[in-house]
Amino acid sequence: MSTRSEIIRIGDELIRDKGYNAFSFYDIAKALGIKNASIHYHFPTKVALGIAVLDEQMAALEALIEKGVQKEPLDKLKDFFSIYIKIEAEGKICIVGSLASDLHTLDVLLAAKLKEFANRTLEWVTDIVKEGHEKGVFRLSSTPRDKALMIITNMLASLQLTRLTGGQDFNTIKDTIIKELKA
Amino acid sequence: MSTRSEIIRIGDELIRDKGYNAFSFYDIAKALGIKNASIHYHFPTKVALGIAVLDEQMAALEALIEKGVQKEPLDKLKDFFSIYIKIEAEGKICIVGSLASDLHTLDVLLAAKLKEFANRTLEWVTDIVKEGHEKGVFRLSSTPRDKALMIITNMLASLQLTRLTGGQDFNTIKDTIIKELKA
DNA sequence: GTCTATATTCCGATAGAC
DNA sequence: GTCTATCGGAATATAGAC
Repeated sequence: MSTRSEIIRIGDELIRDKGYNAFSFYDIAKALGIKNASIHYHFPTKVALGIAVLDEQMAALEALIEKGVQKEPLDKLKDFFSIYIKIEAEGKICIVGSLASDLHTLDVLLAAKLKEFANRTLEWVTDIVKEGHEKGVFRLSSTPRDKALMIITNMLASLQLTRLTGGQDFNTIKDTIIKELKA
Repeated sequence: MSTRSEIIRIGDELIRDKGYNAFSFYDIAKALGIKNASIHYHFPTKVALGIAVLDEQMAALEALIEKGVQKEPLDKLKDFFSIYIKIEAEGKICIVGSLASDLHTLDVLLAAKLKEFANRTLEWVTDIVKEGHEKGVFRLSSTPRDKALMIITNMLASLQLTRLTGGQDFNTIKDTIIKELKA
């Protein structure tokens, strides 16, 4: 693993653990056993690092979408859930939720990347829901886009809320979404 | 309006606009036309201000609950929605969602208040859903607690997501929740 | 690529005059 | 209650040696 990709990985974790405005280059330097200034060799500014983190997430998203393109709608949806299952196991939150909370403090380039990422996610889940509806396996009481938004918001905010309410509600919510969706 | 309550009001707005770690006492001082140090007369620390903001929100929540205690479940739910309708009109986000993103950077006292507030909200909505189910007006495919969590997460994260996806999806989501709930 | 050293800015907080 | 002045700390970022 190159130092550059390690910095991206730790930066990503810090954003989803403490938030973009609360982590510092020192946090990363400490974790890697190098000095503060060395981070600036790989990323001139904090904004540049933030953009690299989102580029990495976007690439991972596209890879996940591509890998499941032949799957059935329900299995595609489970691929989507797998993102949040992993985050939940880490005790962290979704990067979209984290950065959305800081939106009005973000550099315009970073904010643009974030919007791109959120819209790509919404597009993907909307397509899954639409395909499931057309194949007769999903039951809808709204447009595919609205249903997709409801599923995404359930996942995104569950990670934030269950850190506060302490229960193991995350898994039952996931199951209830599927139960309500099945035709 | 006393200076103290003005500080709380602006602090609340700043948390839901920029996030707890991104706003400063100077932001408040500037908005009120006073100096930085004057804020410290009313609130010795930033944590003390944060706690006062949550205390105010908690009092408002209890007042809203109390005011609707005689209402029908659907109208109680609409009272809950009214919180988010107001926030959406301001272009801001839910304070629980904002602070939850910063949870691991918050003072323990502030974090405790936040958990208290989130649990009280969950308790309220759970009771609404349960009452609606018992009266036969709400249809459930999960426990009242799970359904309440799904409704809350829909609202909370809608405010974060629609800042990114730009649509007017917030209102249709609200309507879809009610449509799916009606027996 | 990583280091030391440093410039600069900003923030939370305190002291003391009015 | 608000002011001026200031302290101490932390963060982003740069310069230049190795």
